[in-house]
Amino acid sequence: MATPDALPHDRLPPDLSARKRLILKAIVEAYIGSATPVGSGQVVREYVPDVSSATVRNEMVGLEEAGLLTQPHTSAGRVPSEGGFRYFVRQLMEERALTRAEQSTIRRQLFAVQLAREEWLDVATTLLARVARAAGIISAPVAVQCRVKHVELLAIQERLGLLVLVLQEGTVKQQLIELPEDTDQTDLSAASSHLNERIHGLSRSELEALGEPISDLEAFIAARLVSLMAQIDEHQRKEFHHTGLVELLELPEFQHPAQAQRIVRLLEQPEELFGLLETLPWSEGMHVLIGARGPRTAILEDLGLVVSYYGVESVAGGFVGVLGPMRLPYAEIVPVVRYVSQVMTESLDDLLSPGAK
Amino acid sequence: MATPDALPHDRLPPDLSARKRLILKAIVEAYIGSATPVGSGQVVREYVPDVSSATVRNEMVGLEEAGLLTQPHTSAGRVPSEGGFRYFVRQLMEERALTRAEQSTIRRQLFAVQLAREEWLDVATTLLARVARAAGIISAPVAVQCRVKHVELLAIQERLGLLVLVLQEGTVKQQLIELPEDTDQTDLSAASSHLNERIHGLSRSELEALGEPISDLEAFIAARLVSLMAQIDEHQRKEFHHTGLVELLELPEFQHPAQAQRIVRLLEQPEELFGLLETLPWSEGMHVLIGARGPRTAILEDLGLVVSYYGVESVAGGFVGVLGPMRLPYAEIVPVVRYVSQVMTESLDDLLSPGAK
DNA sequence: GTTAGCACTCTTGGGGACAGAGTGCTAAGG
DNA sequence: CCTTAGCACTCTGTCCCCAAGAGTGCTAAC
Repeated sequence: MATPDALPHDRLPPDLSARKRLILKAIVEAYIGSATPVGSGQVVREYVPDVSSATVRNEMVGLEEAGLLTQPHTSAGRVPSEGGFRYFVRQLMEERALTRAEQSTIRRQLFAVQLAREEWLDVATTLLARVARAAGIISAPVAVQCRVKHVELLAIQERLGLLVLVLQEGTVKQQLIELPEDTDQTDLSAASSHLNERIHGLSRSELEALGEPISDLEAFIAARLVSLMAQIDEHQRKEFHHTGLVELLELPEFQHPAQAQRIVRLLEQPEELFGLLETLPWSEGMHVLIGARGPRTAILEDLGLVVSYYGVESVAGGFVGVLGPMRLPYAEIVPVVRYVSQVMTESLDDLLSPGAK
Repeated sequence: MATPDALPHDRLPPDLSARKRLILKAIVEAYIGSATPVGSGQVVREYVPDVSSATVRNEMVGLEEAGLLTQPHTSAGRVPSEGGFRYFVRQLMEERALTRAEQSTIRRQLFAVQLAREEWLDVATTLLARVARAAGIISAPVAVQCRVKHVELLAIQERLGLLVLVLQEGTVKQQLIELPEDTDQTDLSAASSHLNERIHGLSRSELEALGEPISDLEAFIAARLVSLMAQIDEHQRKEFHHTGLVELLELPEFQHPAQAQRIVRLLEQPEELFGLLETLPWSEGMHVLIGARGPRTAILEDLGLVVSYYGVESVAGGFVGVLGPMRLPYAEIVPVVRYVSQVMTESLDDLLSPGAK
């Protein structure tokens, strides 16, 4: 279900006559295609041939009063306002259903079993960027509570070891650690195999509370594990991928350097975006955010964002979607984001499910 | 040693009088600072107060004839040409030596032992971007011949396993694999521990040529390992990080959208850059490439690139450096790139050295 | 060889004219 | 009462001109 905005007390969408709706839809679609103000003439020519341009103009006055259209200046065509886009997404847009072929392409790409996690994320953003002529964005699946699956210890040099930690969501992380003196591979193997028996499935806090570790070495390793898990937490929470920046910068709305800088900053330094995404209610699944609306969405001024949560709430998940100019082809994008997030959820589910062993 | 360009038969730098050199140096430095054409008045005021502007103008005519300066139009100041920058880097620039404090900061950051490889790379680019007011770039350390250090196998679900491969350079890579029927963790553990004994230190081709594997499962796993190593090869060869794009886009030379797009494409789709870097003779260490010069460097038109190889040639290494407008602060950058690459080499060396097991 | 002086060139920014696009209004028509 | 043809109006974008400013190249004097 697409909820156009997350803020409470959305002004109720004004009631519009069928013809006003038709004209608004035409203007939004034309503008999405061209990024150019749409005049009454164009609407008649391309969308509503059975009325005159004067009639369209009269209707447009009404739409402008309702706050759905704007005029850049007295004598340019109309441009949909933020409100106009929101109305379009909520009431007018006809989502283009994915064909079987498209579904199976997406499914095949995301289920390719040999993908490393990072590539999996990039496949998703690339898919999205392609349909959206905008940037595909994704955050890494963050486990709410990450749990140990397996630990491995390797001696690399005297006093230098490599700690490899596999988490249940499939994340693997390695870290070099300094070892106590006189530790060799045999000690490490013994310690890790003994530890593995006891820590399988534990979360970080459970690991911290772990009772009687047998040897000093094991205690030492457990401590390093805790810190590594904290680090993974920290790192994953920040992991973010995007694709399609180059294509984005070719769009007319980003020809002005200030706008280009703004979107590049948003993608390359995504902390602000994260701040916004974290406030969205996950339960609703899809979100379509259009333009700035209140201080939190200020960063989205003139931009459009279609995102969905993927994964299993309160277990592990992240966000996937599209960021671009306000005039995104929402009717194309919304179904794709929805489907991609759904397939990613399935895929993640498979990995996390207690299934067999 | 900074070799300004890799192409053979560099035109010999013209012999210049001491005063011409002084004036050229002044113009290049002023231009690096301001991105604005430098007039004779400014040179006198800020750099060579003991001659008149007319004298400077006379000298500038000579420098222009030598191909070291350009005039954007009859009545603007002079701008260094590509050749002027190259001459500056090779003959005039005084490298700013790093202070002890700077050295130890760099060293500390790059030697922080708990860094994952990816973070290690990002630390380097961030360091460089900061001094260079340009983009820090780096390619992942690619092992010429990557060798197995350790293999781990985990049962995730029925028929689904996780293969974790640790390479000698410290790379860790995981892959989901489909398992033959009726394989459980016990089988996997047995197979991996047996395999580990036999494949430690082997390269991909040696692994392929591996003789008599005992069980079918082991043969199957070995095959997956070979394909995973091929994939790592492929992936690492393409891994590329950069930092500082936002700051780059604020510079005056990238205010024109076409220029901005060009540099973004270069950084976000670095295949072309890789193509260029691969042709550089590694043995020379540092390279300073300025502007387009022949078809291969066409992508560098109006740009400056300072790169160094890091790592151990014919074992494992990559490139690290700075990409930005032609007017880079070379005197600052060159020593930093050199030092960073040196420290990274040391760090990689530590990891690869047979040291003490 | 150096420099003061000066005419010259070229860019930049402001102001006015003009064509083009699209509107808003009015009045006529269904 | 809704629709539409007609038309005046407004605003943008472009071109051109002009003046100011910056920096040069040249010449002649030191």
